[in-house]
Amino acid sequence: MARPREFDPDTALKRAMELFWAKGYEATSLDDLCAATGLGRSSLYAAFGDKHALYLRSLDHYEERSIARVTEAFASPLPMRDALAAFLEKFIDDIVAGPGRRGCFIGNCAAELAREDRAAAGRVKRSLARIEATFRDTLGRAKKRGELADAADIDALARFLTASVQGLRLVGKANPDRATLKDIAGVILRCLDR
Amino acid sequence: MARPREFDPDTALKRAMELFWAKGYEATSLDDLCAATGLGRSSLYAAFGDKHALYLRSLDHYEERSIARVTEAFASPLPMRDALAAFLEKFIDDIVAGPGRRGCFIGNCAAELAREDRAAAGRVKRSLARIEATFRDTLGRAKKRGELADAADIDALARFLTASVQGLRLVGKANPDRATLKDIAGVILRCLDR
DNA sequence: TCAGTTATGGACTGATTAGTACATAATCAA
DNA sequence: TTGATTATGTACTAATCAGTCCATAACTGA
Repeated sequence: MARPREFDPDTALKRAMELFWAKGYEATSLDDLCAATGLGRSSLYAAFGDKHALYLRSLDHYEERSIARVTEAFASPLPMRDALAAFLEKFIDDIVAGPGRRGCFIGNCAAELAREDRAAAGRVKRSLARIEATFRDTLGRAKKRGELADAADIDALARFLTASVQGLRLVGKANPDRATLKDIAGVILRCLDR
Repeated sequence: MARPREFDPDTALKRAMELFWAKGYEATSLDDLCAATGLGRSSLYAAFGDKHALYLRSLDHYEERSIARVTEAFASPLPMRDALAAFLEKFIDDIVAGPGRRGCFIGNCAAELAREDRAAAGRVKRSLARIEATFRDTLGRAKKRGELADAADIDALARFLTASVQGLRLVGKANPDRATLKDIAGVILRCLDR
């Protein structure tokens, strides 16, 4: 039919996401995006629309990635407490040793979206709701297996874990110190033992 | 000596802080700052230096404000658990009913400072460390009064509370729903009962 | 009243911004 | 090979950005 694309939209999106994640929306320029993706302006606009649309697609991509990771972490046959411990441990490794101080893209967006950006706010809300739902499922299954106290409030714990992960990542971004983060993770874990 | 100032630097700083807090660093323009403070560019530059210096001063101001509030909240003769409950309650009121979705300025800055901004990163680190220290003092006094288990790890709890407050505010910014936040606060509170 | 000093307001600068226009390149169907 | 179609690269635009400059205003001490 016509001239074919010379790039892979998925990898371009991935690279754009990495950049928005690392620098935030405002501080990322179109020149930055072109450099990171290797695309010219024309190709970028043709493929993704404007900067804001690309930002939203980046958030969507991050959301799927995140949900997949959380789901995978709790798919193991381990007791929930052990799975959560491993999950937090991996998290801390990532904060301490991973590419520096990016924090959580969702959290970064939440902090930045003070602007009147309904669309981005919607993504954040949806992402957090899905993470919370994943925790809730996991907690529900754990309760059925008798791993939690009968009185345990699954909804409250799911919400707590969602907030705790955000808190952990934010503190970790500011101060990526393993001992500090392990202290925090330890207290979070003990919240399940009751 | 010479022509006197026509404005109060403190209230100007306060207004600038409110703006940075609400909009973030990148999204706040000098025109915005002039409009919010009522100052002309010349006065603003003469009084505070450039935009970045004003941002740092805003962070400093917020830090003092925050420390004062936390200190005050735990200065009461109430048992620590009750003081913390009241503190979280007030917090939630502020998130739900206060001026919309600003979140925590320190947290917002932490999320935005992905850029190579050592100075801002330093403020965030210092602010969090001071909040943590305030919690630690409070927890130490509570332990001495026998309000906490002998085995309670004061350091870990202080770090946990610091992260939890950040998590609470971030989630609250994205979804200012009282029931959700009260769930989270409830679990945080129970962490002291052991 | 006047000289000295600092504050103010507005015009200006050069850089950077997101987004567009358009000529050219690369492909496929015929 | 040609015509239709889509992709690409570059040059451009208009707006906005942080920061500077300077003439003028407002004050104090003499």
